Amino acid sequence: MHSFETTIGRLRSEGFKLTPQRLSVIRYLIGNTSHPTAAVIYKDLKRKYPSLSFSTVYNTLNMLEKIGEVQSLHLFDDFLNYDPGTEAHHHFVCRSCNSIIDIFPRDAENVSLPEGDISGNRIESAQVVFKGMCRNCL
Amino acid sequence: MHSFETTIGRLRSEGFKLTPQRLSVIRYLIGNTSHPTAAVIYKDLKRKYPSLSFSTVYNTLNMLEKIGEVQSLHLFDDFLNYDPGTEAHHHFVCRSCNSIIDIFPRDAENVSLPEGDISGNRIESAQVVFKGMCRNCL
DNA sequence: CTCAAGTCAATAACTATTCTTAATACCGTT
DNA sequence: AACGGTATTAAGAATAGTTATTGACTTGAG
Ligand SMILES: [Mn+2]
Ligand SMILES: [Mn+2]
Ligand SMILES: [Zn+2]
Ligand SMILES: [Zn+2]
Repeated sequence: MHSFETTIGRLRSEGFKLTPQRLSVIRYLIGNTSHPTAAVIYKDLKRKYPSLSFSTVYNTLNMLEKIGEVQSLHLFDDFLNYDPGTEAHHHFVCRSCNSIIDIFPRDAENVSLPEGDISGNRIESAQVVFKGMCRNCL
Repeated sequence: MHSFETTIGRLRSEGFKLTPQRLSVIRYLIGNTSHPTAAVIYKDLKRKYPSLSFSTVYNTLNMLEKIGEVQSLHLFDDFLNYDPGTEAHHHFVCRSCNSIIDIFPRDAENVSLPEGDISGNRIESAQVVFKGMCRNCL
């Protein structure tokens, strides 16, 4: 996710209206590294915006995903986690505390992935999911 | 997934009964590289076992996953794909035809992942999901 | 054979997400 | 500042894949 100004600029240029609900979700996500679910976002924002509805949270997240400002992650069985991280990175999932930890290329020099083709298939993106025990749970 | 004999031997030793339904699911999966969904497995087996129920397919798949004979993959939004592949491998997902292609280490010499720890977190498994256009769709 | 343990099929329940609808409010225009 | 067209909202219903429940049936050890 880009800066607040850049993001709302993109919304404006794409023809989306700047509603307080959307701005609150954007503010919530910028700089957030916790990979929150829609339910968590809703619960947290509900305190400040008591009239906020679940649908609006989902609508906003889907809109942000469509314009590439967030990505949804299928790391668990029953729900999605939302990630405002724009630069390509990987994830470590702790099987004990279920926390999701960003693994950026600079911290993962041992990770090397092919680019271009693999077995004749054209690669457009690649994501690594590590699973194990996080440093806190060890 | 191991051989038919090995797999049913494991079921027996774990105390599970060998029912025709379970055996049919096992036979269906052995050697199957198509990553079928529960719905597809049900539809295909229903022809031979008209009384088969959806729950039995799910129950059997969950049992096989619990004893490590299959793994479920969360590659799409709305359903799981089941993979009888036991050895560690990766997947390529085509965004055009949605096919899931196995990427085995021997075919992916450019894929190199760390083992042991990463940023202090202990790695127990790692999976790569490539997305793009498969060789058929290109 | 007996009977407890396990399994079956049918279907109800569950839950994260999406859809529907009437009311609201953003924002370009006046 | 007020207007008005229309995108957006809130609330709740609907959806769909998966899981849980139920009561009848099957298995197999003793
Ligand atoms: Mn992330
Ligand atoms: Mn596979
Ligand atoms: Zn942990
Ligand atoms: Zn394809």
